[in-house]
Amino acid sequence: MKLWDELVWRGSIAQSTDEAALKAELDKGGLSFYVGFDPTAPSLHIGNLAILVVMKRLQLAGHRPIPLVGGATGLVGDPSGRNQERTLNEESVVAGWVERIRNQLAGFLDFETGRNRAVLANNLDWTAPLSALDFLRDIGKHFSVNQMLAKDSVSARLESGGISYTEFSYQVLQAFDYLELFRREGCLLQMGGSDQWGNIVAGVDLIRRVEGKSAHALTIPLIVKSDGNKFGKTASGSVWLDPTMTSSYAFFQFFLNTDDRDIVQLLKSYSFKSREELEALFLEHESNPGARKAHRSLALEVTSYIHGEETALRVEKASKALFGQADLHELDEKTLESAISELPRVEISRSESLIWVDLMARSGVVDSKSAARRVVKEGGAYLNNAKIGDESAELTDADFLYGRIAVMRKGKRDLVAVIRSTD
RNA sequence: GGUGGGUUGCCCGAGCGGCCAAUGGGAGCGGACUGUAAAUCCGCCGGCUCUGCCUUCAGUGGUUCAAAUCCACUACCCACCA
Repeated sequence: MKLWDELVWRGSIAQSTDEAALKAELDKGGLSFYVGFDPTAPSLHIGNLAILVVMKRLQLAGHRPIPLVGGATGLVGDPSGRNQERTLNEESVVAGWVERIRNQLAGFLDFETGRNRAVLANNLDWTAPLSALDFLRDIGKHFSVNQMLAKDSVSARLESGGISYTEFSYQVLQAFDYLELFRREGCLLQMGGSDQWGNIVAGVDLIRRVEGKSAHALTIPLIVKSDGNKFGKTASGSVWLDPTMTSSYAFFQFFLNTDDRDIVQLLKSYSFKSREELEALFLEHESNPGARKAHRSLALEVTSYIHGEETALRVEKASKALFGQADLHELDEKTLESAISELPRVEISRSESLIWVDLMARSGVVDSKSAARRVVKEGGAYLNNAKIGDESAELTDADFLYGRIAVMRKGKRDLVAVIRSTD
């Protein structure tokens, strides 16, 4: 299947400039394209994943990705999709985030092999040396304030309390990035989430004005869950790609717990399996949703390409062991050890309190001891998969498997490992 | 600049001197059903050394035996008029 048709089938296209021309470019191969990521946190999150995957698909089809980390734009703040001014982050902090995000990108795209190996860019490289005067004369001159005001991102903000000159300038900076990459790298396509359409088109316009050439824009749809919420947010916040911020186990579980109604779309968006394979999987899911085969497949694949195959397999095993019917006492030490390795854990010494409620509160899985007590009262408290009914229940020596590990559970799926030091 | 209205628990939103940790809805959590899904139903939903105690109704100070509720000032928001 041709790349464009595949993207259409996967639901990965929201808007684009001249479709026929872009299609032709994509069929030809060797197209340089860029996607910007602003460092607003130390890690990318699941919300960035959809576009990352599309980048990868293009690379696999022979195109050349230029992931750009917004060292400059990250200092200014994108008003798109926000009804409030952002608080500016410290330069040194942003610089640190840029580094971390660079590394994440480097792990996902191929920067090593072939003529279409990815190239990292940082817009600070061309923005920092530019003086304010040069910027105003060379770049600013090409922008009409009337058009800038008409952009959704700006007009929405004018309605809701205003916008600073800083954020108002964002679209100019981003357009300038596209122009620079067009000049430096021959970049002819910028992609992004659908909320980036205005910013991207600003760049296309700038290139046309300054260089007299036409460049392309392509956006992908924002993924929205069936329950109407934005995909990628949980009650406890964003799901990060960095395993130190969202554990591999939590990451895997996030995908495993996908709403049935969303599973088809998520597999289309995030899986690299072929259309044939996916359609077979959809059929299986339809005939036997309880088996959750599609969910497992999605969780395993995504965890695998973000955290590594080895980790993904380990986490999958852990998930199976901990949720299986198997008696925890029957797990051998090594299996148990690896199963709990990704769980939130509480480490205690021999002398510390062993009251279930105390330990649960310490784990952070519940907000307070009162909340932990409530869980016990409501019958959702377990120790090594056995329900406990007494609010003052304490762990005993016998509860520590292999003398040091106990598994507490709250409700159906929140597990906590208690590790007791052996001395 | 003038006048009027508002600021309540994670969010929305009642309460307008004691019966208020504060009605109701949403979110969230637990249980039942099932499949570590959804829908539905039931329960919970400030904290703690938990038959009691402590801290909350923008902030500060005051009136009162008693305040989220009254008064004063401060901050922020909104509406109408200029």
